[in-house]
This record gives sequence, C-alpha cells and structure tokens, in this order.
Amino acid sequence: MPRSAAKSEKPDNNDGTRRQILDQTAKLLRMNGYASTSLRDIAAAMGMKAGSLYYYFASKEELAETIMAEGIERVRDGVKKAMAAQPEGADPLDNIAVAIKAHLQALHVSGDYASANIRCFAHVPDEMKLRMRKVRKRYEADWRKLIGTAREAGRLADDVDDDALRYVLFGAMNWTLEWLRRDNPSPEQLGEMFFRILFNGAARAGGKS
Amino acid sequence: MPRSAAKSEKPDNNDGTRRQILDQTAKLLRMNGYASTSLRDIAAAMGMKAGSLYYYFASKEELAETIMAEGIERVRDGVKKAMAAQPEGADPLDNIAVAIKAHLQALHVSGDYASANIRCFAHVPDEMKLRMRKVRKRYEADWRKLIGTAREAGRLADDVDDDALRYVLFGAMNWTLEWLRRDNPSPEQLGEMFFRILFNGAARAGGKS
DNA sequence: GCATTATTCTAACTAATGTTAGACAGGTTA
DNA sequence: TAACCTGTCTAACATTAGTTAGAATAATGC
Repeated sequence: MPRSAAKSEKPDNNDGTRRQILDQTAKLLRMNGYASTSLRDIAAAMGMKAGSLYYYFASKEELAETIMAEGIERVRDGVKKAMAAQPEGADPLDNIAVAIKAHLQALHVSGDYASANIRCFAHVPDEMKLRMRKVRKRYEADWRKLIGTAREAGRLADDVDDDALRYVLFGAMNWTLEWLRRDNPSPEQLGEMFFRILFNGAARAGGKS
Repeated sequence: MPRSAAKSEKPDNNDGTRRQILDQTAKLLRMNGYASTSLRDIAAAMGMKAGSLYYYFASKEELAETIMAEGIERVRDGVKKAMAAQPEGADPLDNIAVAIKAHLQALHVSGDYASANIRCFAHVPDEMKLRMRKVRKRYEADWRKLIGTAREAGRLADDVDDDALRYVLFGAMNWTLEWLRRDNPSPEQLGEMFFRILFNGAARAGGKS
C-alpha cells in the first residue's frame, strides 16, 4: 500500500524522495538556470537515473514549476509570519522594516527555492511564465498593502510614488542574489541598512538640495 | 580583398554583417537567455544558416561574450558621457542623479546588449563569468568613485554604508529589467524618482522614527 | 577573362536533451 | 506461495545542440 494518504495516485508527501528531488533541483536551478539543468544532472545529484524522476513528476517543466511557485510562497510565508509576530497597531514603517528582513532572510537562508524562481523566471517556457506571474502578483499584493497602510497612516512622503517605492524595494532585495556571499552581512544587518537608506535617505540631513 | 583594415584576418568592422549578428543575438539573449538561444535561432533571425556564423565568430561563447562585455561598456560610456556634460564642480549628488538617469537610459533605450549581460550572467560558463566579472568591476569602480566623492564632500549621511548604497542603487536600477514595460515612465522620470527615494528617503519628513 | 578572395551553404558528426516503455528487485498483502 | 504494488533501472526514441569540412556562390583585382 502506498505510504501517502488515500486521496492521490502520486506520492505527495513532503518527507521522502520527492522532497529530496525538489531540494536538489532547487539548488541546481539556482546555480545553473533552467535550460542548463538537465534531468540527468538532477538524477545524478540524487544518486538515481533520469528516468526514475518521472515516477514523481510528469515533466521537467512540472518539476521546475513546483519549485518556483514554492519559492515565492516560502518568502511570502516568511514575511507573513514575521508580520504576525508584530504587535497590534505597530508603526507601519516598522512593519516594513521587519518585512524587508524577513524577505532577505527567506531569500538567503535555505533560499534555493526562491532563488531558483528569481534566477529562472526570465528563461522559462511562456505558458509557465504566465502561471508564475499570478503567484508573483499575490506576493506583490502583500507589499502593496504594506506600503498602502503606511501611506494611509501618513508615514510616507507626498511626492514619493508607491509603485516606484515597491520596485526599488524589490530591486534592492532581490538583487542581493547577484552579489551576496557567505561572509557578507547577515540578512538582519542588511535589511536594517536597506530600510535606513530607502526610508530616511542616503543624503546627509540638512544638505543644500 | 577583405573590406576590413589590414591588421586582422577576421572582419571586425562595425557596420556590416557582424554588427547585425551582434544586434540580433543581443535581442535573443535578452529575451531567451544563453542556453535557450541556439545558433540556429540566431542564424534564422539573420536569414542565414548556422554554420555561416562561424565566419564571424569562433564559437557561441565568443559571440555571447562579445555582446555581454559590450553591454557593460555601453552603459559605462553612457554614464561617462553624461558626467562629462556636467559642469565643473557640480554637486556630487547631482552627479549621481544624472548618472542614475544615464544608466537607466542606456539600459532601456536600445539596451539589448546590457540587458543580455544582466539576464545571462548567472547562467554562462564559468571561465566566461570570471572574465565578465572583471568588466563589471570596472564599471563598479566608476560608481565607487561617484559615491566616494559625495562622501568626501560630506553629502552623505554618516550612518549609511557606501557599499550598501551602491548595492541598493544597482538593484533598483537593474531590477527594472524585470518589470519595465514600454508604457512605463521614461528613464528620466524613473531616475528622478529613484534618486528622490534613495537620497531623501521615502518616509515623510518629521515622522516619529 | 581569370585567378583570387570573401561570404554563404550543405551536410554531416558527435554529444546531450526530455521522454517513454518495459523489465527488474523488494516488500506487502492475502 | 502467489499476486501485487512501489520504486528504480535499462535501453532506447526522436530532437536538438554546437561545431566542422568542404563545396558553392559572389564579388573583386589584374
């Protein structure tokens, strides 16, 4: 009898081989990208043969899509959990600072899934890109809300565009994948500094501009 | 007799077929990435056959590397030109604002080369990545200097780290490739807003934090 | 017009890719 | 023991990749 619950034909338990395949593939996708990661590479990392992967996934595309979608959801969950731990009625800007740290944390600590998403998105088949955009939109909506709340609370400058602010935030955070090394500052320190720059400004106060 | 000058065996003129190949390839690399862009795709876009490309380039790698290196150099030149047009002794922060606009301009107006670089860097062969890093370092040094000058002039806040500021800048600017559409604000408007946020801060002045 | 050079094509080669069908071993159930 | 299911492997398939050698075409110089 299959170990999985009685609802599905294919194994979808999160503890066994399937999860290991996802983990290994996420790592490879993050490092090498979509097209350069072959099923034989993945199988080799698992100590199996390429054909065996089809017992768990219908195609390379399904495998990759599972990882990339989960990547966003993990970051989303990380941010959501961090927000839930915030006291009721906290300063909206504090909330954003916490969200930035949570996002960076999820991205860099065991963040192969999220990294795979960001790294592979541009080069993935088109239909898959469409579905992925929907998942991204959901996370984007979370940030819209975060920023919107700060706006309503009068905590944001009048001449700052909310969309532009969100784009700058995402850019600063996700771009860390391009350069962040093991010996770099921790996500906490980094998030602290990012918030400092983006919300208080890098210019010395009382400058002539 | 070859049309090119007498120094080289292979054509390296910038006006003919070779340049068209580079242009078409840059567009494809930007759209589809390194591994998903085949020499047959490139040849088809040129109206030629794959084998013919080898008359101009020794390998796919050389072709891609030429484009990616040139991509950075173009942005670099764009910023350099913009800086040269600045008046002597201009405010260092003004210079940075101008540099941001120039970078965005180069990235999005006929910016297939630079976009190809950013899009493909992570998935390119390792030795090539090493060489590319050197080119990137040169451009990075330009920004180090820009920021360093502002720092020395006392125009930057004491508790802002120069490296972090540079990373945030690069992230905000380069991440626009992930979302910028034709109907979005112009590079000038965008650069204006980015500078506004990053240097004056998104928070309303006189807030409680 | 002839020889030479520049440019492109043809046609193949090898290696690698995603994918599939069927065999095999091990354990489980009856 | 016999039947069955799970997980893996074998071995191949069609396709596509980068690359190459040599033929074919077009332009140029004398």
